[in-house]
Amino acid sequence: MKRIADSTVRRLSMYLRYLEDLDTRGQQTASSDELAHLCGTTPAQVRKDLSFFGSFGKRGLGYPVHELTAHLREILGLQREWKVIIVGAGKIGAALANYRGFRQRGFTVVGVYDHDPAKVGKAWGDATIRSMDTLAQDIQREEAPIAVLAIPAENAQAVVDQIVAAGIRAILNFAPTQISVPPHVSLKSVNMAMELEGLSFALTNAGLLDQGAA
Amino acid sequence: MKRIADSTVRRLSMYLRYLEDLDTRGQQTASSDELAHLCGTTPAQVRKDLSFFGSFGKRGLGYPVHELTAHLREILGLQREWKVIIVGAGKIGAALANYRGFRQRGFTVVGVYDHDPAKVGKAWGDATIRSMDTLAQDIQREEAPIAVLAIPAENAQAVVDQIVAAGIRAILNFAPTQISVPPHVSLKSVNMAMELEGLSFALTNAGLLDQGAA
DNA sequence: AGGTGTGAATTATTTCACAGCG
DNA sequence: CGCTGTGAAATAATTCACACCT
Repeated sequence: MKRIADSTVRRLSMYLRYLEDLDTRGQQTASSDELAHLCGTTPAQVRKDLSFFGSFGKRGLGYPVHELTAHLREILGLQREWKVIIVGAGKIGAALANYRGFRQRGFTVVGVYDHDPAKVGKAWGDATIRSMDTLAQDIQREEAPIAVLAIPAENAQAVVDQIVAAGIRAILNFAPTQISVPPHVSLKSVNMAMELEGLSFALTNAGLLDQGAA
Repeated sequence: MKRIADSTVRRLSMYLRYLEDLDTRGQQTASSDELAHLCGTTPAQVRKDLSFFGSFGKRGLGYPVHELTAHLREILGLQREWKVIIVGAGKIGAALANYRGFRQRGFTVVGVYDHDPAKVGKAWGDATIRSMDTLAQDIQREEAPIAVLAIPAENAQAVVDQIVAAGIRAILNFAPTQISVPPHVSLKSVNMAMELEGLSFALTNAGLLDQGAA
């Protein structure tokens, strides 16, 4: 089977979001054209993306909304619950721990960790902040495969090494630094300063950029 | 002049971060090889990226760290201060308003807005939360070119239309929805649920992805 | 008619490889 | 030498265009 590009997966995720909307509203079918408009892409792109995984559409009609929603959930692995731990109980950690979008999509926060002794033990939303000392054993006991990193850049790689050793399988990194993981661990990084700098560049060199959208 | 790809700009931003580190430590020069290692890319990529903007390196030696840092800051438009407003005083807005990374890079938060009357008037870090009613006139008065959107998906497009009409020039969107802007406005979106779904896909279809890194 | 599925063409991005300078 | 700068080659991603189904 062909390898799937990261950009394709992001679009699948977006298709899913809008298909769920349409499904809720009771719409039966959606054409690649309609989906493309909703998601800000092109009909050809929609069809190509979906065709990597099967033939879900009906010619002359479009895609069956409810069915395709289910297919996409399965493709993205969202039929199950994913246990997530959050490392770092600062402002960003707080925002993420309470982010409804996570729970809605089947991501359950099973633990929040901080190395600051003053924070450990404090109740925090549903969870209690735990010490980093128990992080490794918790990952193994809870079998949480995903970690969200919301800590300063300095300690990021050290913490990553620690949780990788403990068996984590995927990391969503908010620390503004390059981190490296062994090939069996998936990594995605979100860097807010970098995004703002991208806007700064766009404003400074108007017209030099590839496009103004994202 | 050639158009610059978004991926290139992100890498420039990363080069800058590490060059600043090296500069602080007093390192005089850095080779494309060293920079590539730090940033998780390839030497050829580093040289190509930089070559779009000039010939900054010395053959046989590498790039002068301090000088290149200054060049990159200029290229990215970071020699000046950028005024930023934050729309949405929820958890995410709070995290962003206090994010040191913004200030460090010359982005100053000049206002935080929320449409919830219960929140308006409350002091919040340096700023006081203001009403959305004054948003448009404030954008014009303060001449803030950048808005960070940290509001629910539902109202996102309406708020965008409002601030675009008020003259905003760039938007960093955290609302989990597709928004559209006229071509003269730059837009970047960060969607945390989408990132997690990308990890879910990677975990579910191990080996099907293009690569495990980001 | 209307809209999918897909090979082929196009365009974008990355990597190679090497001439040439310090 | 060592390392940059850069055309040329390779690879990847997107768009086209049309055969084909319902």
